[in-house]
Amino acid sequence: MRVTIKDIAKKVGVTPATVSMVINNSPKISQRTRELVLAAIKDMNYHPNYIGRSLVKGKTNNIAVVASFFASLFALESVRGIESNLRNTQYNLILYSTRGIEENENDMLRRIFYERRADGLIIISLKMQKELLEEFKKEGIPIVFVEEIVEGAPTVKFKNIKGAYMATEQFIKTNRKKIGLIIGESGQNAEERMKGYREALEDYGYPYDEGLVARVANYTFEDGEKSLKQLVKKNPKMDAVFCAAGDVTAIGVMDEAKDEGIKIPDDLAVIGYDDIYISNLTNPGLTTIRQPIAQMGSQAFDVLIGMINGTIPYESKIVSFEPEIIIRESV
Amino acid sequence: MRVTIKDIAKKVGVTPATVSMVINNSPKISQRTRELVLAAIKDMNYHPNYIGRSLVKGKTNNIAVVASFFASLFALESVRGIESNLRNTQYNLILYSTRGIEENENDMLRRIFYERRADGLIIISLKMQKELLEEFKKEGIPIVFVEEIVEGAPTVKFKNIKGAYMATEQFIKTNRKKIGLIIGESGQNAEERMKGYREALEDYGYPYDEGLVARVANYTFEDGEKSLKQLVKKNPKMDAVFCAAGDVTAIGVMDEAKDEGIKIPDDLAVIGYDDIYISNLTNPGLTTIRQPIAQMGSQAFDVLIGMINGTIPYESKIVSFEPEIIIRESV
DNA sequence: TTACATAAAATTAACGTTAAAAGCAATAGT
DNA sequence: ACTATTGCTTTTAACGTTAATTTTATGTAA
Repeated sequence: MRVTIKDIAKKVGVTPATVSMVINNSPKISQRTRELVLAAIKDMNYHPNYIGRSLVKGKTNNIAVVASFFASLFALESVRGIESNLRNTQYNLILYSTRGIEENENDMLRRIFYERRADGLIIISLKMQKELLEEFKKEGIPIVFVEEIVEGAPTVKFKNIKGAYMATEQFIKTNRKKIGLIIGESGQNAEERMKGYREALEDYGYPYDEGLVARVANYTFEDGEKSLKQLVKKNPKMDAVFCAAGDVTAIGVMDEAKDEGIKIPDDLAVIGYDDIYISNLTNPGLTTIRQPIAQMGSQAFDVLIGMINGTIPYESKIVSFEPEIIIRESV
Repeated sequence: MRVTIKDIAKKVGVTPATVSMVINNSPKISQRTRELVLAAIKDMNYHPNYIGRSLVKGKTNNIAVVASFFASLFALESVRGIESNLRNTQYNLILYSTRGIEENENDMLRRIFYERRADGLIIISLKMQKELLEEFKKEGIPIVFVEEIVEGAPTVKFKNIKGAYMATEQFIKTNRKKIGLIIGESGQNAEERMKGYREALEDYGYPYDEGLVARVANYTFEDGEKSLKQLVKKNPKMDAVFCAAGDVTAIGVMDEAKDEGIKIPDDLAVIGYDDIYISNLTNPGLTTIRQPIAQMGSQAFDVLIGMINGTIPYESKIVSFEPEIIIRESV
């Protein structure tokens, strides 16, 4: 029914192998034959079938992107970055969402690789069992991790320590004395940001005070409101809050402050994390730490392609991206 | 190197076909053989290779999702909806972004279908040349359009007329007299929302006034600011604005109003469109028309699967989704 | 003229799987 | 005892492509 290489061969009066060689630009085809074949291809609207090709080549030209949740802005923005690099390649992007169901995660990854034969994996903000990674490495499938460091494979991520340091330093340099922190209750990122916060305090001779730290679970607007309430109660003199849990939470903080009659930035300076679209539109504008996520996604893709082509080894180091502080009216 | 059906066959002492039949749950395999084969499959960590399978079955189990721009919230949210239905199927999602380069669009679609052999296409907010659609229909590839009606194939979309009607009616019922409209300058959606706006005016005996309509090109915050300025200048007595161009633009409107000393909702009532995350967080909260996008995406997927399975024909009608009005403080 | 090199195309086999047809025991029916 | 039937497995061919090998035709050198 559909036009195959055989139909072209028959029409031109050559063998399928000859047509294949034309398609693949083999130099040992005569000019005459090449032209005839190309004409027939155009004429019959022939397109090479990647399934057949994949089978014999052992390569699908598919890249799998795996994340826990595609509602997460981070994952989506990463995908956008990866996608932007795709254009000039023959690769396709296949999306997999684990949807937070960790028990399925390993099965899913195995299926992606063994059944669908993706040429490479980009894994966003997910951990991987050491055992499975070893299995994959033995099979030789390239993997790049994004945001989550997994020993034994390249990771592309942001310098969280630095980002948190920058935010904290900004407060210190503008003479804030009691700097609160709102931060996720677990995870690599939270730990790193905590480290940056503490390093900055230490470098400038500020004491670290457990009572100035609020831990949040969900990174929501409500988490922000609740945390501010809690922090203010414990620390009436607090004059700055670094919301390392993200801008959404920071917006919750600002809203709560407004309700309580706390003036921003006069009484309280606020810095968020992420620079989401809306942070530029709040009133006052939210100062925040921006991470060029899409750029990082595109870098992750480059690393993966390097691994597929054999120019980048598994044991390559982590690629770190610099965050940037965006100063607006909230400080 | 990798475990194939042949390796399993050899180990168990049967032929590859027998193993295949076990994998495919053929009833004509003896219990004994089935058990032996399944044991070997587990033992050797065998996974069926979809490439080989696809070739003989003429089916890839891949669904292609095509959109112009994955930065668009609408497209992303749709993908999320589609994704949510994927879990219980054997289908994979392949993402294609035309990135607004229309000239490549047709080539891209052809490649998706002819080269990568996707089993079905979901096309989000894009038009398709009649000619190409005919070609695809002749080849029998199922296509579902999302948001953009294309004659000859099923479309899943929202009732824009109704959404705009609801917003306009809300103003009328709360006694607003001069209702402005900010709307995109072209496209099916804009036309439909305009229609809903006019229908509501007409039904309640309000005159339609060209001077109360502002057209925007980019749906941005700035477009909102600019439009409000322009509308207020022309219509000092305007007491409501329906921002059919979306919530982002509506937030621009509210911000501009604040700058001009126009009180919301006392002096001016505002209704947006989309109910983006932040609309709940503005001050005052933005009343808006919500569209259950993810739900619609999942419906699009269902329709596509129906077409693939032959239970839904090309000539099926449009599936329309009801919008919902979310009342907050801006009215 | 014979042998040899070269260029171009054809043959062959393979990638991993499955559908259809054929084969072969063991059992049942007459 | 012979044919049918049933139950299970094997054989064969095919999906669309490509890599490696072989063939054929043509040209060149001695």
